[in-house]
Formats: sequence, C-alpha cells, structure tokens
Amino acid sequence: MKAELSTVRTFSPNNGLVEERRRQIIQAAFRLIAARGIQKTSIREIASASEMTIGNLYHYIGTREDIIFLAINYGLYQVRKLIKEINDLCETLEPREALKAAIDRYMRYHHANWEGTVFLYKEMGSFSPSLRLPVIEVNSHMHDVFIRILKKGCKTGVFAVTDIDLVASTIVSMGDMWALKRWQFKKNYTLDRYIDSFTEMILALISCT
Amino acid sequence: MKAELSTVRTFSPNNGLVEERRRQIIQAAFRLIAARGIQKTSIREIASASEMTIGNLYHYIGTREDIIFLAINYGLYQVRKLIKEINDLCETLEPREALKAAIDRYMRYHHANWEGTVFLYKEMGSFSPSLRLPVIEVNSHMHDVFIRILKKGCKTGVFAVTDIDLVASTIVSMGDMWALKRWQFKKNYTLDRYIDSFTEMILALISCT
Amino acid sequence: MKAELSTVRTFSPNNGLVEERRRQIIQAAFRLIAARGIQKTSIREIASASEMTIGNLYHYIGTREDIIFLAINYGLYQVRKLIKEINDLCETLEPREALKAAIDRYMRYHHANWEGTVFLYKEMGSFSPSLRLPVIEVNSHMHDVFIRILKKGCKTGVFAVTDIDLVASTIVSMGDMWALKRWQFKKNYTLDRYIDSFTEMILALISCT
Amino acid sequence: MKAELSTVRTFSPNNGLVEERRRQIIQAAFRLIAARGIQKTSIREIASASEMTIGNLYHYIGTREDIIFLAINYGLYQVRKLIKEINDLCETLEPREALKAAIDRYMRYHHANWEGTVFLYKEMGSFSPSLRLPVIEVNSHMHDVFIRILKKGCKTGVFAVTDIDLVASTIVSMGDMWALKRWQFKKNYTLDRYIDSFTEMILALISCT
DNA sequence: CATGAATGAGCTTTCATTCAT
DNA sequence: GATGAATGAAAGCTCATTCAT
Repeated sequence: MKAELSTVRTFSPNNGLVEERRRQIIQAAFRLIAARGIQKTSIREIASASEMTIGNLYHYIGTREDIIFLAINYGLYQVRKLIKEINDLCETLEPREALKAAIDRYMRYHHANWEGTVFLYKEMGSFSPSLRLPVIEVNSHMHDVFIRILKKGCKTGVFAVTDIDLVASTIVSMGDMWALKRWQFKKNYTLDRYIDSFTEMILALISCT
Repeated sequence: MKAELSTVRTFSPNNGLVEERRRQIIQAAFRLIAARGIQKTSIREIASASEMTIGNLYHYIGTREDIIFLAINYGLYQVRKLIKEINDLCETLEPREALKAAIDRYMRYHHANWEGTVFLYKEMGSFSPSLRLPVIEVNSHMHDVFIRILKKGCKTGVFAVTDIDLVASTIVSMGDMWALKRWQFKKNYTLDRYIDSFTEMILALISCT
Repeated sequence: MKAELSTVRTFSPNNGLVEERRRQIIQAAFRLIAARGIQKTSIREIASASEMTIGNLYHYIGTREDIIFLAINYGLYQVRKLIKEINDLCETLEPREALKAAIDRYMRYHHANWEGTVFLYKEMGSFSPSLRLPVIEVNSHMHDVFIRILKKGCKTGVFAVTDIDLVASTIVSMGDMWALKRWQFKKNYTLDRYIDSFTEMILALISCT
Repeated sequence: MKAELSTVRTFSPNNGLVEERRRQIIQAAFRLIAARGIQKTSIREIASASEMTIGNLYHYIGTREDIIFLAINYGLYQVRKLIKEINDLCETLEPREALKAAIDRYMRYHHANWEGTVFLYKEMGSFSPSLRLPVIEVNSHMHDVFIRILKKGCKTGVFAVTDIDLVASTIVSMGDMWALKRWQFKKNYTLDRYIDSFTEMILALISCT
C-alpha cells in the first residue's frame, strides 16, 4: 500500500500528515462510493465527508482518479489481510479441516464486506489497466490459497480432485457471488446454512471414497 | 419488449422507423455501457456511436433513462430467449443429456454475450427498484431451468442431489463468472475445455454410483 | 392586416390557401400564447394545435417571429374593429351619452378580451421596434376616440375639461387596468359596478355645474 | 429580504460575500429581465452582465428560478420602502398636502424605477402562485396608503369622495401607467407637468366646494 | 497549512428550421 | 401540397481542478 501511495501527488512534505489525511479521505470515499457508486460521488462530497475543505484535500491527492486508486488499494489491502489470515489459520490444520475453515472464513468475509466486493466488480470496467492489474493479482492469490489446500489434501490422499483449478475457482466465485447476488441467495439461505451446504458439496466432490 | 417500447416518448409517427432507430441506439448504448459503465457513457457518445445526431436521437427516445431502460430490456430479452431455447432443447432429452446440453448452451451464451452479462451485473446497483425487479426475475427463471432438469434426473434415479438449489446456483453462477472473470479464466481454459471440465465436475457430484 | 401579411414569406402561390392556413395558425398561436406566453409556446405545439405538420406550417410562414407578428396583428385588428365600432356607435349620440356608451363598450371589450390586452402589454418589451410601432399607433387611435368625444362636449358646453389629454389617458388606462389587474379589481367590483362607478367619476369630473 | 435569501442554496460560507455577489447577480438580472423579459434572459447573459463566470454564479444561487425569486423580492423591497417613506412623509401633513406629497413621491418613484414596474407587470403571469401572492399584497398596501389619506380628508371635511376605492385605484394605476406607457405619455408630458396636471385633476374631483 | 472563490468544459435536453421525399 | 427526419446551436446546470490569500 505504501508503494502505491507514493505515486500520488501531494504538496506536503510531512509524510505522517499525508498518511493521516489520506486515511480520512479514503475512508470517507470508500463509504460514499460503496453506497452510491464512483460516478455519483463528487469530490465536494468526499471532502465534506472527510471533514476537509476541497483545497486542502487537493494538498494530499492529485486527482479524483487517485482517490479511486487509493480506495481500491484499501479494498485490496483488506483482501490481502484476509489471505494472510486464512493462510495462517490453515497452516497447522490437516487438509480437510483447513478447507472447512478456509471456506468458512472466506464466506464470512464476503458477508461482512459485500460492499467492497460489489465495488470491485462494478468498477473494474472503469479502471485503467494499471489499476486492473493489482485486482487481478489479488484475485489470483485468493485462488492460490485454495489451490494449496487442495493440493496438500491430494498429496496426503485425503482428496481426489480431477481439476484442482476449477474447484478452487468455484469456491472463490461462490464467495463473490454471496456478495453479488445476496438478494438472490437470501431467499433460500442464511449465511450459516450456505456455508454448511456449500462446504458439504465441495467435500462430497473431492473426498476420497 | 414491444410493450415497454411504447411507453417511451417519440416524435415520429412512423413505427417501423422508430423501431429501427431505437435498435441502432440501443445497440450502440449497450456496447458503450458494457465497456465503460452507464455513468461514463454520455448521450453524445451514444448518438455518435449510433451514427445519429443528438437532436435526431431525441426524436426517438425521451430521456437518457429511457435508453438505459431499453438497453436493460434488450439484455433481458436475450436471456429470456436463451431460457426458452434451452427449455425447448432439453424437453425431449433424458436428464443426463439434457444437463450436458443445457450447460453447454448456457456457457456458450455467456461467452458470446459477456457484454450483456457484465452490463447487468455492473449496473444493477444503479437501477431503480422497478428496473431491478425484472432482472431478478429473469435470473430466477434461469435458475429454474436447471432445477427442473436436476429434479427430473432425481426422479428417474439418474441423479442423487443433496441440495438441488445450490447445484443450480453453482451452475448459473459459474456461467456468469465466465463472463465476469474472463480475463482470469482465459489464463487456464479455452471455452471448450471449461465446458467439458465443468460439466464433468457437476456430473461427478450428482451422478448415482 | 393584408398589407403586413404580404411581407411574410410563403412558398405557396395560392393566396386563398395562404390566407386560410394562416388563419388556422394564428388562431391556434393566439390561444396558446395568451395561455402560456410567447416563450413557452413552441412551433411544434402551434403546428399540432393548428392541425398541420411542422413542414407544412413553414410553407405559409417564414419564421417563428412571423407568427408572433401575425398574432399581434390579429390582436390589433380586434382593437381597430373596436375603435370603429365605438366611433360608429357614438356618431349620432350627444356627447354625454356618447361618452357613457364609449366607456361601457370599451370596458366590456377589455373584460372579454383581457388575454389580448395582457398579451400586448407583456410582450411589447420583446417586440422589435417595427412591431412596437403599430401597437403604439393603435393605442393612440383609441385615445383619440375619447379625445374627440370630450372635445365635442366642450364645444357644445356640456363638458368643462382642464386637461382633455389626461382625462382620455385615464379612461384608456383604466380600461387596460381592468384586464391587467383583474385579480385586484375583482375583489371590490363586478364589471357592471366598475363601469357605473367609473363613468360617474369621470362625469363628475368634467360636467359643467 | 434576508429571510428569503437564506432559503437559496450557496456553496459559500462567507455571508458577506454571498450577499455582495447576489446583489451583483440580482441587479444584472433585474436590468436584463426588465429589458427583454424573463424567458429571453439566459443564465449565461446574467452571468456575463454581472461579470461572473457561470460556475461562480452557481456558487451563490441554486437555480435560475432563485434569481427570479430574488429579483422579484428586490423589486418588492423597493416598493415596500416607498410605502414606508410615503407613510412617514404624510403622517404630519394635513390631508390635502399629504395627498399632493404622496402623489408627487409616488409618480417620481415610477419615473425613476420604471424598470421595476415593467418587470412586475410583465412577469406576473409567469410567476408561481407563491410568488404572485406577495406582489398582490404589496400592491394592496400601496393602495391602502392612498385610501388612508382620502379617508382622513373625508373625516376632516376637506374631501368629498363618492368611491374612495376607485379614486385610490386610479392614482395607483396612473402611476404604474407612467412607467408602462412612458413612450406614450412622454409625447405630451414632462414628469413635472404630468404630476401637476394629474394632482390638479384628482383634487378637482374630490375637493369640497 | 488551510481556505474556498473562481474557472470552464461538459452534461442532458429542447427547439427553430431545412429539405429530401 | 404535404410530410417529418434530420440538424445543431443553445439552454440550465454540475463538477474536477487551480490558485491567490
């Protein structure tokens, strides 16, 4: 996150202050954008929501695009934290338990952060290629988390998976979908039931008999 | 589609021409919106992409909102056609073959129409409730197509499915995802391989042993 | 009216048709303009109110301004008719009766044609000088009607008037005002009472004692 | 005036500046509207006449309607000041002198402020009812000024008036007319002569013999 | 450091007018 | 003679961005 921050223009030499002001801006922007979309969120609104004046806001960011860039990074930062958390969580567990825990954590993340998920899917199209790249990358990393668990399970003989990639994709996708189609799923499922049922389905698919 | 068209203002008494010009407009709008989003697509761009002047465009539609309305209906109309097509296709087939054919057709649709899929997902958030409803409804109908096949298979004893709803959701979702994450999937799959592998996975999951 | 008509462009060589079509247009325009003002009345509305197509309307008039020009002339034409009517009416009457009849007829005209009066006052400001001139002229003629009656009365010794011009102006103005401030006058007067009271006041002012 | 100002949107927190900029805008708008009417006066013209850019103008007002609203209030504010001034002026004078002074002041006002008078008459028709009400009210108050003087004169036996209401209406109207028909009156009168002659006429009408 | 006044391009929409059919 | 499709300038309004204070 730091690395990217430095490419955004600021007129202030005081790094600490820059970081603090940007935190204000990003959090306000993220809330507003998630609620009404990028295009309906004006700089004026972001400024007033972050309790700064417009002029001051422009001391710490260069353009409107930068705010979006920073907001995406903020979203990705959270996914990266999630990836790390799941990896740590699963390290010591045997594959079957690891998979169950990973799915559980992953789904709950999307439940709590659906705004972020929706935001990334919705706005991907309007990102410039340089913004799109890190999104794709983080998505890949998420994917790898499940690949690793599945591979480990195959090695230890607990799982038998024909197409590991596809299973991982399905898991990742069905988490995103819980956020994207929440209005659809909530007709038939609670979060807990969804997790249970989905986990059971995946395990049925890959368990050795 | 006809019914909705008639609620949109036009200054032309020539119905045939109205339909033709609106087709031009909708298709141009559809392409542009899918590419850059509703908010970044201006009337000027739609006009020039549909090779009309702004003034002339406003002979055939009432407001910018109308274009979006018509574009959504255009997207939904195609999904409705797909649903009908798959239903017809599967009517005479036995469940296993029906499912294979349905998945095949469904995935190929998303491959060819990814713009429509992306459009609907991206813009759902900015729809007014009255526009959102038909989108949800069509999605439900798509879902039902697979539910029906799965149920029939269970009845004839070819399939054994724990959670029919979830399997149907997974199929529907993984079709959408082929459009939404095409940049991701295309790293590992061709369309044909994706269809084969996904079909195999679903069959493995539900086939009676 | 004829004279002015000929300065307005037409593509038709058929004078009878031109006159008929213009009558259609003017009457529709006059109604619409009186109701919502010149600027809020579009050519499209005038065309459809006169049951013609836009293209056809432009066969018989040159520009939007022409319609306004013709509508004013239509209004002035009515005032000219009124002037003639009052003159004819008063010719044979002795001054006192003539004045009473003239005021009566004049006030009743404004009562029935308040839209025309309001129209002329409101839109005078937006007229080009060449349009303003005939309006001023007609107003002068109206003025002269009362001047003539008053003078005759002075000559015959029935009236004694210090400033004939001012009395005439007062009469003309208080007729216009019945149209312009109808919301004000109608609080205290009916038309009949207004006529009676006003006539009585004027006679009190100018009668020889 | 203050009260209404505060309901109009501004982006500026500097009240003094808001007031100053609005004064610029209102005065420019007032001049333009009086000259060519509300509908022919564009925001672009108002902006350039008040020597501001469009964007800046919209820092201080919310909509075009607001400008009209403020301009009307500016006009009414001046009439209200006039009413107060005449009332103060006449308080200590005996009726005959009071009436002379009131007419004098009233006519001179219309002479100096004919733009305001024309503005109010011309645009009344396009006002919304909520804007029309205060105009009518102020007009009534003006009326009452003369009613009061006339009544006082009747009570003290200086005047004998058959229809006080009508005489007051005539005075008020003939002031308005000096503004509305200035092109007509100026052919025969200077302001001073008009005042003298009109005053004389009214006094002749109401004086006890 | 912070402020917010000012800019002006761009948005959606309307409408008088022309001209090929 | 009649039609109406097409044009494009101009309307009211918004908003990212700059810069003097």
